[in-house]
Amino acid sequence: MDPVTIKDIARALNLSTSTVSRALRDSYEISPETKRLVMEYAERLNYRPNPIALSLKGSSSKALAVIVPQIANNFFSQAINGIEAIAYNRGYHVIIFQTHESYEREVANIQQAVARRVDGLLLSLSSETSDVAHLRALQSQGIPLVLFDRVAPELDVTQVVADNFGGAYAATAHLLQTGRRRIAHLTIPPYLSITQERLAGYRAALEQYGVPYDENLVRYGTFGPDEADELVDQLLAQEPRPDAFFTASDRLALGCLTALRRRGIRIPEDMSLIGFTNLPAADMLNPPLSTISQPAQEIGQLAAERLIELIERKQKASPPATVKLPTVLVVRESSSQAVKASSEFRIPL
Amino acid sequence: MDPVTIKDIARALNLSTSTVSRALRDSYEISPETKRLVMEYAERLNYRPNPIALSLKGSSSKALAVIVPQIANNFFSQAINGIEAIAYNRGYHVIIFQTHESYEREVANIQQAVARRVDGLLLSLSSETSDVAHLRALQSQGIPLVLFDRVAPELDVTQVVADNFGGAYAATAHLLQTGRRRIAHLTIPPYLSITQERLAGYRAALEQYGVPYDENLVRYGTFGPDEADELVDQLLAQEPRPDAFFTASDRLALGCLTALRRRGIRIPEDMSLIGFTNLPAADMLNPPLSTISQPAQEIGQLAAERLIELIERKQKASPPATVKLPTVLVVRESSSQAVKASSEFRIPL
DNA sequence: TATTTTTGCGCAATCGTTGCCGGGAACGAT
DNA sequence: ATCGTTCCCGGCAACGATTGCGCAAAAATA
Repeated sequence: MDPVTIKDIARALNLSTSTVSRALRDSYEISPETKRLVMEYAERLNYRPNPIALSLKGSSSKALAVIVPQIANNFFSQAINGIEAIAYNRGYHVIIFQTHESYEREVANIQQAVARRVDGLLLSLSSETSDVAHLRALQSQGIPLVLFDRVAPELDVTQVVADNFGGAYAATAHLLQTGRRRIAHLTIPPYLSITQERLAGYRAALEQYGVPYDENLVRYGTFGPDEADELVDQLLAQEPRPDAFFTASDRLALGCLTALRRRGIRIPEDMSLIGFTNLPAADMLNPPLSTISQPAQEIGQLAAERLIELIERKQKASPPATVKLPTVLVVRESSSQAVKASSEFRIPL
Repeated sequence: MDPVTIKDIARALNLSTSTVSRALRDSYEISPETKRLVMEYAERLNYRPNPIALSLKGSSSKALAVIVPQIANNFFSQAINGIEAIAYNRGYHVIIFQTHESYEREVANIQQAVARRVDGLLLSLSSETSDVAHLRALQSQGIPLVLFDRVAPELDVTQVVADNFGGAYAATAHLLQTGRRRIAHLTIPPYLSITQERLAGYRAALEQYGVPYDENLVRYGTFGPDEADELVDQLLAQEPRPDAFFTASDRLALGCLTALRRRGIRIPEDMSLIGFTNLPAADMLNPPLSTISQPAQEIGQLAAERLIELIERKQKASPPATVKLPTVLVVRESSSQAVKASSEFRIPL
């Protein structure tokens, strides 16, 4: 049975489509009697307005676009989870796009989203993206946009991020406090806002503790698999050898752990290790992995809330601002001096 | 800049919209000269046909719905990754819905997907779903549907699954071969096809090895957090105590590992453990976790390919069939008798 | 009773695109 | 000169729903 349209109802009740439309929207210029008739009939036939026709008409599509580099990534899937939760009970649907870290696909995805008349976009930049002209274009078209996680501070747009600086500072300070001095930083592509903030936090902590910054201890990875191995080799070749690793992603933390163990380097005795990761398995790893954990789901929720506010209050919404959510330093064995049983300290920043 | 429409072009070139439409579609009844004019102008203005208008017109929406219980789940996010890859280079977009394991939301999501005129659906059943009338309704409406992972064998629909029976059989047989006899099975909700198949594989292996099936050793969990603890307690209370655990999901495997270690039970000395999981961190756990691994991404790809074939070849596509992809037994320390260094055996089934 | 107001509803345009039909011009054939 | 073709193109309708305008009948007022 094809979906029921307003015409079917009109025909059946011997009314015009306009009357039916107005009756369903409870317009004052339709008699109570007619309204009752229409509504009951619509109910019986399980009438649902065709969202496509509504979108065409130009009102709203009740759809949000979410554009992320990768779905199969703990951080993003948790963030999407948060987004979907908010969107759903506000009556919006979520169309998901992946950029696969490609600038071109980011642009193409945005075009598609606009063509599909989404009411707004939630975007986390690809690691290739350095030029944000395509985002300015969105702004000038008046299309609601919220950036999250990987943002573009130079844009006057609502942005929702974790406290990357604070997290990196805390991680580095923690390593310094436990006596490490040669701290390597294995990080992600340099264009990204989160990369820069984490690097800044790392440097700030070094400076605070009077340890000189050595750019040879910083290595940029991509998001490809199995690249950690080579980077770890490069870092281990440094003189003097690093006594700690601070990595900036799930994948790198895991790759690093594997690489270090494969080389017979004991953690934490020979090398401290701390990640910036949301791995749910972090405390079951060998050794349990210290991390900076991010409120991924909350970031998604907040971003979605802001976006919907932007959409529904159009002009009178709160002005663009950057919301920064706290990160949490979770100390486990991989960065302990003394090997503890299975205790764990959570230190809010 | 509002998006360019066919009308804009028609006005500018002093043509009718129909002519422009036909020129763009390279119709034979338009003169080469006019075509050139229109196409060049369209190119300059970066004209893109409005997909919403096209959907309304009734042809196709070039959108697929993917309905899964949870996005923030390794298996599903990998599967979605596979789906998106195929969809993208066939020109389709993916709209994602989560059921959160709720039958009601599954039904609602399907309705929404249909209302949005998706060209087809990819569905993995919620754990609450026992009645599949809503899927039969889809069939009778002639809407292309492919089930994956959590399927409904009683339906005459294309289905793509992993070899759950084989995987469970291999896991159980492996435990039996390493001398275990009291094998507990910690599994997921009973309605699911995958639950039943895994249980069947488990029983078949027991039978093969002459070990009697004890239903007290089987416990059903949900997908909630932290439930493993209680289930583990129940199982440990059995007499005689189990000497191995076979779990049916990522979350349960991790929860089980945590619970067992918290109780000071040594793995694998006191207890063997093997999961049915796609955790990328499995071999970095303490101890490295034996698992049955599933080709999640490939399942997604195949399902998407089948669906698109169904959509585009409508009648003349290959008839509904169930595609079963092999699972792989990955033996690591958590199920070894002798503690090995860090070697790993991959045993294809 | 005549006039104004209110009530209730239909017509038609609109969104962007395509399918169907029809029509004018140019051409060759008779 | 007339007719039939072919070639190009425009007009209209339709997809499903909303909405401004207008119109008729009923109700209220003079």
